[in-house]
Order: sequence, then structure tokens, then C-alpha cells
Amino acid sequence: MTRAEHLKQLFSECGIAAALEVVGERWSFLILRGAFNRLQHFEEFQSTLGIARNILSNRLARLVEHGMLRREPDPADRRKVAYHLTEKGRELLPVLIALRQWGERWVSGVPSNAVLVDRYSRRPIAPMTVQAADGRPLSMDELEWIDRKEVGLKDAAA
Amino acid sequence: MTRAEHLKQLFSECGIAAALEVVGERWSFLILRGAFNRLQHFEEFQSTLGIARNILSNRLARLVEHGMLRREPDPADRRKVAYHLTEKGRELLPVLIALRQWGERWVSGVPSNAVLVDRYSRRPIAPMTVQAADGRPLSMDELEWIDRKEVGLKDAAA
DNA sequence: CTCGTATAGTTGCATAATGCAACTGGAAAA
DNA sequence: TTTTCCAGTTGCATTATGCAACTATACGAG
Repeated sequence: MTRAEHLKQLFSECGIAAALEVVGERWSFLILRGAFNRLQHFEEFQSTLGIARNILSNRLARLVEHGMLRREPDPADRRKVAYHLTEKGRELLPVLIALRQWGERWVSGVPSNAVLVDRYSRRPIAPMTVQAADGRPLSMDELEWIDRKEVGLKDAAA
Repeated sequence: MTRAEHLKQLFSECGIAAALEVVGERWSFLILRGAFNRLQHFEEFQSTLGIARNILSNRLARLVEHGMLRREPDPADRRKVAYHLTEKGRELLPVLIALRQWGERWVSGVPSNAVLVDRYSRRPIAPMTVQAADGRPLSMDELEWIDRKEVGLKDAAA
């Protein structure tokens, strides 16, 4: 099997590989983080992230192609172009939050000065956890892969 | 500001950038996914992922350096080396699950044949969501950045 | 003991991705 | 009408990745 076939196989079989096909390149996550933080314009992304202009250009185009961002020329000032998250893009939030929490805990060490809170209670959001259908938190060894056809047959089994 | 300084700044300020410093390179996520799926040996990772041997070698070394994997020579067969997830590595699980769920929903389209279930109930795990301290699910626009010092002062404010 | 094979890499070279600085083109602002 | 702003593009340098062949060590069979 060639490498291309191998990757195609991986992508079709595994959501992780499929996701990385869209957001796995360098800078993609950070550009999306910027978009979540309300950055809209090329120059904003460029100066905030310090990314090379040609790469930024390429990544924005790619993210637009993949339907993560919408490219919207500003009718009031035709020099300006705004990039906005689509629903597909917004749905990546859990990934970014989980990544951020992990990074703060295990890499940067200290939670940064800025804290993400629920707008209403103004209390920090909960740590991201894997949960069972009923909300119980699950650790790695409480998980198992099973075939789709066997789902939920524990009690229903003949 | 040079690019290096810029990145350093980013990493120190943002958990996402910090996390990507460790797991942001190509293949890192897929190698860790393999580790979660009980792959242990060089040849297993290589044949499962179809990754180039030199890159795999480099990534495994990097993940070991960063404390994601432990490299354990097999005492019974000294040719063999096993790579095992550390706690730091295992704690990345929410990120991988969130990424997988997103990829299945928005990229590969169809959930794959294999389903992750809670070992006990044998029902599929819940979708990953961002939650408030009390467990309420939160969407992007219910989130706000505030300064650490102001946390939870809504009712306590003088 | 020695020969074949398994395991975990390494090496050299080719291709692709990223980074940098300078430049372009169209539109607003002075 | 000249200057500045915005969103890119271009050419060239550096770095990362991919590929195939090779190495080194250790088992295992005979």
C-alpha cells in the first residue's frame, strides 16, 4: 500500500486523522483560536500571531475552503476583508478548550492571568472530561471499542 | 520583536500554543492515538500509521523528552522497546476524543464502524462539551475572558 | 557456534512546507 | 494627487518530511 492510500485509509477510518487533514497544519489551531477571540482581519491575525504573511494567506484560504471560516469583504471599506467562524468552526471549541486546559496544566504550568468563565455565573468553566452517557467522568481504561452493531446490547442480549 | 520572541510570548501566555509546542508536529497526535489504542512497539506504530521510520524515530524521542511517553526496553527480549503513555500523556485523552468526535461529525461524515463505549454500560460515550462549573453545557458566546482576580466576584462584589 | 531473522533504529538524498523581506494593486484619507 | 492602509503575492533561504537502503544488536534454530 502506498503512503497516499495508507493516509486515505486512515482518514476514512479515524475521525482524528480526518480532523487533522483540516486543522492539523502548523498555525491552523492558533488561527482558529484567534478567530474565537474575535480576530477578523488579516493584519490582526498577522500581528497577533507573528505568522509569515504568505503562510497566513495560505492557511486562511485553506480554512475557508474547508468551511471553517467564511471570508466576508467589508462593504463599507472595500480594502477590508473579515474572516468569521462558521458553525463547523465554532464546533471545534471543545477541542481548543481541552487543548488549552491541558497545556496550562502540563506545559505552561501556571494558568494564565486570563480565565475563561461562564458569562452568567462568572465562575471558571469546568475541566473538559470524557463522560459516559449519564455524565459520569470516564478514564482511559473504562473505555472500550466495540462494533456499532453491538451498542447497548448489554441488557438486551438474547 | 523577533519570531522566536513572539512564539515564546505566545507559549507563555496561551495554553494552546504551549500544548502545540509538545504535540503540534505532524504525526504526534496520531502516534498518541496509537498509544491509546495499545500500540507499544516501533514496528507497530510504523506499520499501523505508515509513517516514515526516521520521522517516527524522531517523534517518539520527542514525545519521550516531553514526558508524554515512557521508553521501556523489554527485559525479556532486549531487542524490543515498549512505549507507554505517562499520566501527562493519558491526560490528553479529552483532546483526542473531542478531535475524533468533531472529525467524525464534520469531516469523515459517518461515524466509523467502531464506537467508543463506557465499558460498564456499553453505551456510547457522551459528546464532549464545554461546561460551566455546575455542568451546564456552554456555547462560545456564553464564554468570557476575565482577569483571575475577578473570578467569582459576581455576588461577592462589595 | 554460526547463520538467518526480528527489532529498533540511522543515514543520505529528494521533495515539500515554512519563514522572511520586499513588492504589488486597489481603495480610502489627507 | 499624493500618501497611507489593507490584503495579499513573489522570490529566495531554511527547515521539515518522505523514502529507500543500511546498521547494530539480540534472539532462536540447527
